[in-house]
Amino acid sequence: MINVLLVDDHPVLRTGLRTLLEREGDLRVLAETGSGEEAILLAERIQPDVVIMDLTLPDLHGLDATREIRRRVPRCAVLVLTAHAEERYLFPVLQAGASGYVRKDVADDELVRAVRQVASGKAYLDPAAQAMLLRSYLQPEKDIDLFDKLSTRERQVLQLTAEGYSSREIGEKLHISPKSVETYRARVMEKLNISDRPSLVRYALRKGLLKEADEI
Amino acid sequence: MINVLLVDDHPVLRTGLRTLLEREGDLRVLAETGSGEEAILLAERIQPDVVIMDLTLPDLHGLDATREIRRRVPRCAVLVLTAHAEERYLFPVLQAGASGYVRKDVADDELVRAVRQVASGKAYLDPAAQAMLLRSYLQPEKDIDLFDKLSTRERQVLQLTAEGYSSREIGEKLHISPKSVETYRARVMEKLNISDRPSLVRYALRKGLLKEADEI
DNA sequence: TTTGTTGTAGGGAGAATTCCTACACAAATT
DNA sequence: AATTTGTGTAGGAATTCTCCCTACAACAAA
Repeated sequence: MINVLLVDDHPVLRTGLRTLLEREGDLRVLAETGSGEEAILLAERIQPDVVIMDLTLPDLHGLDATREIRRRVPRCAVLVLTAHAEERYLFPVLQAGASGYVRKDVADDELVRAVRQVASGKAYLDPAAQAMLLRSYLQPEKDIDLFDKLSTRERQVLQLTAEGYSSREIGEKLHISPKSVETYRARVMEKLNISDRPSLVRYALRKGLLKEADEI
Repeated sequence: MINVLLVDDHPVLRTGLRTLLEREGDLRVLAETGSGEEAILLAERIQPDVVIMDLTLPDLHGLDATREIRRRVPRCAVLVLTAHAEERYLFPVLQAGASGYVRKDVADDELVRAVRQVASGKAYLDPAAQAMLLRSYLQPEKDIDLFDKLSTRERQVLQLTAEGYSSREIGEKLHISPKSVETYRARVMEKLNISDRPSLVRYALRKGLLKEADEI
C-alpha cells in the first residue's frame, strides 16, 4: 500500500487526484492540503510514501516545501506536479530533492505510473522534462550559468535595457555615464552570445527580469 | 437534471470536476475534452446546459471557444474556470458571452453552486471577479478600452517595439517602410497617452503581449 | 606577478528615433 | 451628398542613440 499526501492549492484538482489514485487498489490518500507550511507538518506527522506537490502555493513556494520535507522526512519521495510553462523549474526542483516531475496535462494513468515509480525509489520525469535534461546534457551551460557570470552592473543594465530605457536614462538612474552603460550592455551581450536587442529582451523575459508591476 | 460539458486540458482536473459534480444527484457530465475545437463540436452535438471552460487550451483560446459556443448554442451557459493570475481576462470573458467566472482555487461546493447558478440562467462571479467589476465601475476606462482603440498595425508595432525590434526590422517583418512603423508607434503612444518607451514596454507586458517563446 | 574581472568613461561613425507633414482610401457621420 | 475620422502608407530634418574601439584604475585570482 502506497500512502500519499496531496499538496495543491486547487481543491478541484485535489479531488481529481484523490479520485484517480483511490481508483487503484494499492494507493491511499492520507491527507491533502493547499498550504506549503501545512504540507511540511503533515508530511512529518503522517510519514507518507509519496508527496504530490504543486509549485504555486499561496504561502511558500513548492520548491521550499519540497526541500524542507526531504530534509525532515528523507524516506518520503516528492513528485512535483506542475502546470504548463514552468519547465524552467526543472533543475531547481531536482536540486530540492524531488524524485519526479510531471506536468498537469498528462493522462491519468501516466500520473499513477509516476506515483508508483517514485514510491519504489526510482525517479520519474515526463517526456518534456526528459527532453530538457537531455538538452542540457548535450549542450551544457548555455545560459543556465551564463546568467551567473554577469556582474551586478551588467544585470542592472540588462534589465533596464530590456525594460526599454535608453543608455542616457539608465545612466541617470544608476548615476553613471551613458557611456559606461553602453560598455556594460556590450559586455552582457558578449557574455550571453547575444547580438541583437530582441534576443536580449527574450533573455530577460525568460529570466523573469521583466515582470509587470502587480497593480490592482 | 443539469447536463455539463467539461473543457480543460488537464485530465486530472477533469477527473476532479467530474467526481465532484457527479457526487451531486442532479448534475451529469455528458462529455469532456481538452481541445477547444472539439469543445465547440461537442457543445453543438450534445447541447449541454453548462460548459465549464478553461481559458488555456492547446489549440485555440478558451475565449474564442466560448464565443463560438455561445453563437452556435445560445441556450448553453458557459462557466469559465481559470487559474490564478488571469484576471485580466474577466472583461473579454464576459464580452465573449460567459455567464460565470470562477478561479480554480475555490472550494468544491462553491463550484457546484456556480454551476447550478449559471444553469438557472443567472450570472456567477467569484469574489475576486466581483471586486474587479466593482473597481472598473468606480474608475471607468483607465486603459481597458484604450487597447481596443488600436488598429491592427498599431498593435503589431506595439508588440514588436516592446520586443526590442527597431523600426527598420519591424518594417522588414511587416513589409512596410520604417517610416510607417514610426508613424504607427507615434499613434499608439498618442492613443495610450504614453510618452516614453519603458511605459510602452510595461503596457505591452501588462497586456500579455510579451510572452516567452515556449522552447523545449 | 601576471592575468582576469569589474566599474568607469570618451571619440567617431553610422543607425534609429522624433517631430512634422502629406496623401489616398474607406467608413462613419452630418 | 458632403464632410469628418480612422487607417495604412511614407518622406525630410534635426536630434539622439547605439556600436565599436580604446583606456584605465582597483581588485581578485592564478
